[in-house]
Amino acid sequence: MRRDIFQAIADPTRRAILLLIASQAMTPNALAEHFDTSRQAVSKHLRILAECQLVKQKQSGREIYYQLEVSKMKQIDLWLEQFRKIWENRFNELDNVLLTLKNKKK
Amino acid sequence: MRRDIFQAIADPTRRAILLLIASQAMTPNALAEHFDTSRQAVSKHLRILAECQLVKQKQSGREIYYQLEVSKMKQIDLWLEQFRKIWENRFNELDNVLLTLKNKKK
DNA sequence: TACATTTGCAACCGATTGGTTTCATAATAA
DNA sequence: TTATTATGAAACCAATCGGTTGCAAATGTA
Repeated sequence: MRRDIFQAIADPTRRAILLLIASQAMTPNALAEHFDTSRQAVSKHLRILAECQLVKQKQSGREIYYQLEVSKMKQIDLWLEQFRKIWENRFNELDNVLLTLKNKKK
Repeated sequence: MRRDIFQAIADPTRRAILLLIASQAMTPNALAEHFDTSRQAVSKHLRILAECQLVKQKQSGREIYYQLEVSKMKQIDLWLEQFRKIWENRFNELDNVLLTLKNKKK
């Protein structure tokens, strides 16, 4: 299976599921009502999301509530952070160039 | 084809490419040296990244330099922003509950 | 107990994915 | 000119994806 968060959020249905359960936990049945696909298809998506720990399950009788795992979502943010750092450095280098030019003027 | 950024960053090779060209533009040949796959495979990845405008090309003679399109990367950040807002609201609601409890004490 | 509900799993299927090899084109070098 | 280099496109292939249907297990209700 070998799934990771980036593969998990690649599918639009899974992104929609994450958004739905972000504000409150939901059951697979309740989630399936929001999509054109079958309940089983939604169940499969939930399995993938659970595999990479983007969601956690809470059993309540025969119902299972799926909830967003916020900490895992932040892992995507962490990946983006790499790029932010590079952009900042790029701007810093630009600053240095500008400073050098400024000093040469004197 | 119908590709979007989330599908684009789902592949680990493509994420590595983005990271490599984040600091400086690179040619397909130079990029391919960093991977175990063929140059053509890297070329295919670049095509996908270009299709969803995550990279832009700069021709220089017979070489083509691929460069990261920063603005497009921020679109991923924008998607994450939705979740940040929901989390903030959740905390605000918790604040309200705590405030209500506090006021009831008086 | 008998029945309905909620859920996950397995088997299957067509479409897509990421890789390969081969070929064509354009720019540079000899 | 001729050869070399850099690149993209096309054809093909095994593996994976996202969907379906059917079934089994567990819980709740009559």
